[in-house]
Amino acid sequence: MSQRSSFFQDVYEVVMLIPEGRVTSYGAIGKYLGMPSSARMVGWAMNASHTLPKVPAHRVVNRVGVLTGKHFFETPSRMQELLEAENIKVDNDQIQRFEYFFWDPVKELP
DNA sequence: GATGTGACTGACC
DNA sequence: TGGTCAGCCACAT
Repeated sequence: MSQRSSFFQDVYEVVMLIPEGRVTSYGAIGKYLGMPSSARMVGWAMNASHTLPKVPAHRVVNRVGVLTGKHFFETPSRMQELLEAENIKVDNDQIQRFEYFFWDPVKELP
């Protein structure tokens, strides 16, 4: 919303709006920002999200529900722990019942 | 100013 | 049925 920031800021805001116990995908965020084909950029934005500790990057996974970015956390297991702490089942670095936990900003946000 | 890279996605072989 | 290829845009060097 702020001009001073790039779409990175928008990504952060969307991620921070993810309800507890829910997850979303890079493509969903990109789609919400008007770049459904630039899911890569969303992931790239998450890489910079480390500057904002308030961004629950652990709630962002790829479209299959795999914790692709877990390796970017302090510890690879940290991402799974955070998800399990929110009652989200994770097995073999993949979210179980991903559809059930999936949170689409395009649908949930106005 | 150009080139390379990336936490993805969808389509093709 | 599964693996591989190319496209996508913004940021860093």
